[in-house]
Amino acid sequence: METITTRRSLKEKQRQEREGLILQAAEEVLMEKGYHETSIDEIAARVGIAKGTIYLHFSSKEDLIFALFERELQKFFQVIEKTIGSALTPRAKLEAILQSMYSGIFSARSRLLYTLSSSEDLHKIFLEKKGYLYDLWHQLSARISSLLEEGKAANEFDTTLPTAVMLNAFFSLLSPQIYKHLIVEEQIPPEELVKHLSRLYFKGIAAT
Amino acid sequence: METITTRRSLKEKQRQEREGLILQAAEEVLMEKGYHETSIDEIAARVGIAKGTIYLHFSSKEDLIFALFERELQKFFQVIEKTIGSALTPRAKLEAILQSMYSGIFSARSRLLYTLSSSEDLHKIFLEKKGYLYDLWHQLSARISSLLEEGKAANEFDTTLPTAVMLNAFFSLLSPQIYKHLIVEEQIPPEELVKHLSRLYFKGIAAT
Amino acid sequence: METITTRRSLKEKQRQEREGLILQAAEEVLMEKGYHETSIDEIAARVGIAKGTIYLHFSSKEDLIFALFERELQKFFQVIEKTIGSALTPRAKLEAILQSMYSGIFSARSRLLYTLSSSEDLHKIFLEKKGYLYDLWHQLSARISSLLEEGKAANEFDTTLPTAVMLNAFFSLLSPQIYKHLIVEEQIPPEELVKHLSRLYFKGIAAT
Amino acid sequence: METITTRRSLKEKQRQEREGLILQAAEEVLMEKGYHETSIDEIAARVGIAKGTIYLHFSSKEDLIFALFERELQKFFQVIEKTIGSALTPRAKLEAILQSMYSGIFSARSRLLYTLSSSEDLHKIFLEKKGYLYDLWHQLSARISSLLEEGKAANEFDTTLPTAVMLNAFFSLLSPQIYKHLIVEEQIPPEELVKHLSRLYFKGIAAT
DNA sequence: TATGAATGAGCATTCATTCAT
DNA sequence: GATGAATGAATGCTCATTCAT
Repeated sequence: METITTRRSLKEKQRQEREGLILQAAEEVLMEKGYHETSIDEIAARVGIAKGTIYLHFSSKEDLIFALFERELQKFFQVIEKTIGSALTPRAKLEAILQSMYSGIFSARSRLLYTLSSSEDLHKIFLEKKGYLYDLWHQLSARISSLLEEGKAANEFDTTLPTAVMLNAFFSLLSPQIYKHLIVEEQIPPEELVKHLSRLYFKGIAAT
Repeated sequence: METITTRRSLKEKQRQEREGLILQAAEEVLMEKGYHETSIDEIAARVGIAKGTIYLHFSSKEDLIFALFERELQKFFQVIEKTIGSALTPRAKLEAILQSMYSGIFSARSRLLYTLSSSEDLHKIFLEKKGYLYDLWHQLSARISSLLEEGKAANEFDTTLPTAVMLNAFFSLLSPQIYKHLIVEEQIPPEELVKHLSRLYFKGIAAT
Repeated sequence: METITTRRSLKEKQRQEREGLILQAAEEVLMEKGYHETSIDEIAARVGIAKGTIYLHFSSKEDLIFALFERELQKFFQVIEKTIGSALTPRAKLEAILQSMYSGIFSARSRLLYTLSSSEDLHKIFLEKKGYLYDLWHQLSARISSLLEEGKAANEFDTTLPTAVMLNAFFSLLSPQIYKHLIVEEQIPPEELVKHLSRLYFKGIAAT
Repeated sequence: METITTRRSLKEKQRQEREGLILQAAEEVLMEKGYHETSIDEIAARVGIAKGTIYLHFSSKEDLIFALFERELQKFFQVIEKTIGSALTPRAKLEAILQSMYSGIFSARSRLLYTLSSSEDLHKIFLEKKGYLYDLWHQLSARISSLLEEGKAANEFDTTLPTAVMLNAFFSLLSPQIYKHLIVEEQIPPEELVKHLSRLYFKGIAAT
């Protein structure tokens, strides 16, 4: 017998799927063209649905983009959580995080985070309006900071360097705008690049 | 006696001044809002002139923005040239460059370079249409690369690290999107920040 | 029963109707003000729709105007084709064509053709970009030329007059810029005017 | 001795000369580009004077264009007056007028009259605001009409054809939009063209 | 629920005209 | 008088958002 509940959950499932497709398409367009060149029209066309339908899932273009942002942040967060739970040294954990950011399709996705955060206008909105995302970002930063602090405590990392600086330097290494060029034009494999950056960074923050 | 020459140069001077004001305002708006949210109307309003006047100085919005870009790149270039001419070690030269990028109002300006380069669409135009700017950027990169190579030759820097990676890491340290936060919210003085980043970077690329 | 097909064709019909209204309004404004003084805003206002809606039907102002042009040319073409198919002498056919150009509302419309073709800049675009329209015009000219040649062959028309000159003189008789005045101000009925012009022209090109 | 009067008349002469240059340049640009594409800037540039100077001679763009129109109309008028004064038959006079319209640089100039009159917006202004020009045009038409009437009286021309129609047909033969093509593309010499048109027209209006 | 036609605010750009020098 | 920098109204076009079907 088909209950209202199952019918509902079926619908809900379809809804989720469609939302996923929209986010997927949005991500593609966003990475190809940047925020302003991304049009709702094109996203809808790629999904194969009508423009209006997108507004049944997201109340505005901004909202859609932030949902994307959120999704990526959460994936990032999961990676971090999982890594933190492992039995590695702080440095090894950070190295693992760095690696997972550059590996596989995730590399492309981490670029998304930068595409978004580097757009001045989006950044503002991010700070002002979207408390939840801001919190998520802070928690994420806090996790990395904790690892850095642990490393310092274990005398693995340079205690004279402020953790905040170390944290930001860690993120700057992920800046895809800068390294994309190396991978695309100079044909350096991502794994090799991350190895070098890792080496540079950890030597840079190592205790003397 | 007022000669035609002096009158002309006066006019020319006034013209330069006004152009400076336009660039100034454009820079402000651009940094506040990003390329797409920057409107010619707003720039004109901030300068206190009519929209049309801007077009007496720059043939299009794109042109105006690129003039801004060019100005900053050239300042950067001058700093580098001057530093290279000094009698310092490669490392000291690079440190000096890093410092000057972060000091004074220049810090704010270097942010501009990133605002521009991080906008996907501007970046495309930058690559495709503006050969001159592209060349300038390449020359600039070449200067830094040379210093890194010298350092390697002098056994100061890690020869196992590709110069291209070192170069990009150097630029990523200048990424203002990331460090702005530290300076603005966490109140870290730029000089101190650059000291830390310098330390991290040069330890990171040092020969073992 | 309401099928998808009927719903679609209903929509399509509405679309056609609206497109017709836009063309109608565009024609009015164009004839009142000429190409450059015609603004999309005004056309939209006359139809009572928003500016953007016009762009759902025509991709640019130029496009809209050419659609107008095309519509008129095709009507003209149909008149010619129909007339050619009849069992009349070449001269009678040409007279019929002339008459239909001046009769009814068509008179006003043929003026449109001249409004368009007499605008230097539109004319250029017409020649350069719109191959299809150009072809249509050429076919049209070819039809008239054939009739003139037939008339010459039948010794009805003056063989010493180049067909090209006869063709152009034929068109110049349709020039509404010139004859509008006669109809409007001097109150000469179009039918009478065309009778006179016909008489003048065919006597002028008659074989001696 | 240099009197105020001579100085003044010298200035006045220079003024007239300059005005002539402006009109000359305006004519060129107008014929190349049409009314709307003609900019005060370009006219000034061609004359080699400043934009503002044009406004010392003509109070608006419209005014300048009408001065041009007036100049051409007056030249046309002179040709007609001169021809009328000669000892020819009405038909010969009209033929002479037609010929002079097509010959020499005047051919190009008569095109100007059409460029102007065929622009709907200019035409309106012509009718509404510029009484003087309108009068000039009427006088001109009256002269031609008189010749046609004379021809009718002498039983040279078809008396069943209204003079107004004959007049307009006469003007339509001058339509340069239509015949330009024949001269430019089909390489028919103007003199030959006018011979054919003359033949067609006068046979067309001849008494039977 | 899904659609996509309609909307209209927003923006870059042009150019006739003015006016301080 | 002559200049040309400055003006700002006007316009074509885009695209996020809404809403009737």
